[in-house]
Amino acid sequence: MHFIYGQNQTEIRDADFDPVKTFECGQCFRWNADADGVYTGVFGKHAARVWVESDSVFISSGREEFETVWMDYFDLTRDYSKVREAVSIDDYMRRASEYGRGIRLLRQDKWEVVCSFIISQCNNIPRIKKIIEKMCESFGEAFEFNGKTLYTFPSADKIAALEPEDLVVLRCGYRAPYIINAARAIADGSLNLEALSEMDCNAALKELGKMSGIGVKVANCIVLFGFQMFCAFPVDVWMKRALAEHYGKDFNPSSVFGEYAGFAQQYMFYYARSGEK
DNA sequence: AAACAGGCCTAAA
DNA sequence: TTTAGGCCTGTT
Repeated sequence: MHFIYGQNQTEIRDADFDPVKTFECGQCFRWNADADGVYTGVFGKHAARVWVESDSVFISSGREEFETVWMDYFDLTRDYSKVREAVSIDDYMRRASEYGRGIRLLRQDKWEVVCSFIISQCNNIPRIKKIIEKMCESFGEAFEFNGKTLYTFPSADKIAALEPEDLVVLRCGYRAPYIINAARAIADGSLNLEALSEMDCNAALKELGKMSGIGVKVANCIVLFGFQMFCAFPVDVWMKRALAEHYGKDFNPSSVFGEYAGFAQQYMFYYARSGEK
């Protein structure tokens, strides 16, 4: 992989980065494609467009922002061919990881991940995205990007000052108090995401599990997508089906995949959802 | 119309 | 420790 810097864009050659798979594999909710397949997304106070052109991935960002923000966000320093090799423990995982070639696990904002996956419970992707966008429009900060108005993800402090009734506009139902509760814990310091992300995986999972509205599955998503803890292995209904079919009931991901369990989960999940066997 | 969707909580065995 | 039912809402 190497980078070619322009004034307002960066070209990534030999990227091992497929934007469609990366944005549609279920890890994130705020990247949306326009009619030409160009994705626009927001991370913190930054926004970018991402597209593919003649075998290269392009990001609408000059060198400085690319090197300080997007390089890290897109996990571009990791060698994913080694990851795929490590998780290819058998024929099934070889197919799954090949199918998911180009997926990169994003280094997302921790609070946004907490909030997003609380919302995700017993919910479908279109609705999750709708709720999150409404939340950003209602409580985030507006800014202009490429002729469009975009919104930042609202801070925990901002949400902490609200009451559950204030979230009625989001149509997120019973998840509203979970969101407020998590925001307040972060705002008052009783839940320190930075500190959690420095702990070992099991300790972080345990702490997150104390929060109301965060169970085993959501906690695993948070440490994987928010903290880059790859021992995590979120198991939802799709994963249950895939595991039952290929590995049986008492399956221990960390003993099988070790420090690559989180990547293995993502390949398996994406493959299972595709309907391939 | 009734069930279901990328779970979690609580009550009850 | 495991299991059933309810939960907001939107979609089929």
